[in-house]
Amino acid sequence: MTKEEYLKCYRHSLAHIMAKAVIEIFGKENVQYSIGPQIADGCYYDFKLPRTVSQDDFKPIEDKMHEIIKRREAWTRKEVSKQEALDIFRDQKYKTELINDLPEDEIITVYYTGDDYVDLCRGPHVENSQELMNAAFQIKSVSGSYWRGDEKNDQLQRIYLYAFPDKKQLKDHLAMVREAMERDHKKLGPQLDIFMFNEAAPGMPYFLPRGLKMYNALQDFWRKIHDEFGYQEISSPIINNKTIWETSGHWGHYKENMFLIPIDEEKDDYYAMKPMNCPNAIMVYKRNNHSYKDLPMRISETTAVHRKEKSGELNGLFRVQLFHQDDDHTFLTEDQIADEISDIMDIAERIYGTFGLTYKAELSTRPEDYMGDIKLWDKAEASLKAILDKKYGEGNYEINEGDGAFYGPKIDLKMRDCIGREWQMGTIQLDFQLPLNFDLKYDAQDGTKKRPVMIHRAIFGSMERFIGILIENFKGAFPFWLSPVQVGIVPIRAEHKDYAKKVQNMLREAGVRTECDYSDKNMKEKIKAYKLYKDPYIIVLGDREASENTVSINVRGSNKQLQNVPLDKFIGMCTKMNKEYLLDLIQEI
RNA sequence: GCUGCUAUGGCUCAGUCGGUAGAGCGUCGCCUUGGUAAGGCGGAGGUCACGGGUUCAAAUCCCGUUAGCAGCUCCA
Repeated sequence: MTKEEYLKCYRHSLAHIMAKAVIEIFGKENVQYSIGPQIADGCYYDFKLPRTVSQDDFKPIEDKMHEIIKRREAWTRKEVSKQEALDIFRDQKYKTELINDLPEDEIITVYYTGDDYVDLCRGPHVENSQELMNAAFQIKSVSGSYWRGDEKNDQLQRIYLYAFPDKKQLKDHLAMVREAMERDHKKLGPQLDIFMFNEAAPGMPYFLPRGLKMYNALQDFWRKIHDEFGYQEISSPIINNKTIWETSGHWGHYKENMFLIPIDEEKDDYYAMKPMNCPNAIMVYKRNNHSYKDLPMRISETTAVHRKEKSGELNGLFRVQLFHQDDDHTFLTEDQIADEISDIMDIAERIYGTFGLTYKAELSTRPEDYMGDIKLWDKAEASLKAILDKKYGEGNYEINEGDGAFYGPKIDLKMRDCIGREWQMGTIQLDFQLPLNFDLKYDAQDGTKKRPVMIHRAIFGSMERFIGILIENFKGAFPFWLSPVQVGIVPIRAEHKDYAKKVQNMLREAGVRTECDYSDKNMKEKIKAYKLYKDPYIIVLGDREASENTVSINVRGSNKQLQNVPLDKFIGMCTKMNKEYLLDLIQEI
């Protein structure tokens, strides 16, 4: 057994111990236990219980688990027939349901922990509870979950357990969790005056002056790269009439998620806030005829989209009702798919690389309810595979069979941040369906009319979500080029205002974002305020600097001060970081 | 939408057994004229999220609504 397999086995076994503890505490007749898998940082178990479990229950459950482990009970694996299994679990609703779903002739395995607890399970498990003596665990939380993940089914109580092979690893993990909490963009964002929310528009972020500076810097960077790759940006209406949504299929399949605007309800006349940009990109494509020579035609836009979400689904900038995708719809011929996607991967690599984020690609293939010609699907999937094979080597990327959109296969780009968390950001989707719905055409070389293919793609995913991730990844201490305010200027005394004004103007001319505190507060207070904002550089200007035309720089993240730096040299440092999108602050002259 | 939890000055949080509110930070004023993360003194600022109910009396107890948080489900 590898180390990883052993860890899984540990955690899975602890899930059984937890179930046994819960049963002993609540009484066997009062507990319906369903499933208890191991997960990334431990395990959980779902129960139907006579009352709600609260934090006060955590300690007794943990104590009971320790007590059970100390009994050093043997674990025995038994193979039983389906009928025997049904008999063993005759009082257990969820187990019975699971067993009934198995084929008639299936050999079913059950595991006994001692002789009073049995669970339906494939295993493997420890052979004796004493193997778990050193395991470190702690109940993480309890929350609702649905039986078999379906919201129409019973709601169960899921008890999460952190579980690690020893105390040190548990402690390290808890420290990591604390670290992640400190990085929470929902806390840091408002603290740094980046964004806010208000009940007046739930799930719709207000970007504050500082936040919008960063937003614009991000968008400028994105535009520069996309311009290089031949993208053309448009801006289209954010509300459209019902007709276009009927043609696109959204009225039928996505209405629940759209904010509707009734114009004349009696005449069934509606507009809707757009949840996606595709139909409007198509309107632009259809404005005139296209030759094969025009393709690929890349129509991008980052205007606002609105999606109505169920109330509990909102989550800071990660899940909002108003957002801006860095969207593009590319119209192209089938022959162009491979090259185009390869280009998109290059763009993604450049963009993610600029933030120091690594990423991996995952391929999602034809789902059961696919639409269109299966040959086209095969071809599309083959070309996506070929691209990924070439880029990462065969077998070096994940394939999610049947996970594609109904209109085409897709590649998802997942990033990993600096504390190891994974985020799904970019997506590249091939679409054969919308060109059909909207009857798109181009003039082929042989003079016939042919149907183009569409690629939907986004690199950031949404500007809002990406900014949320950046806040957490950098803990609010952004690279210079991305910082809302790049230089905080602190004149020491009132008579230094003129020099400060001059410095601020020169920096502004050079495209550097500054703020200057001209009030007659103590300089220490001014420095403190800018440090709390995590401005990359704070420059202090007094007699010495004014007379010598220099600045003294306080560099973020260090106590180092760069004294008496010639002003033009400082401006040079700033423009270099802006121009080259440097990840790290220049710390030396 | 579901389960559980939460809502008190701009921010972070006290507020016991029901008896109509406190602190620190910030802000404002005055003093301090500063050399790299909190100088001193004083003032202002709250229908305790909103709407009902119980009670002689509600920030406090109950119900509802709204918003948020941890998950589930769904998703960029």
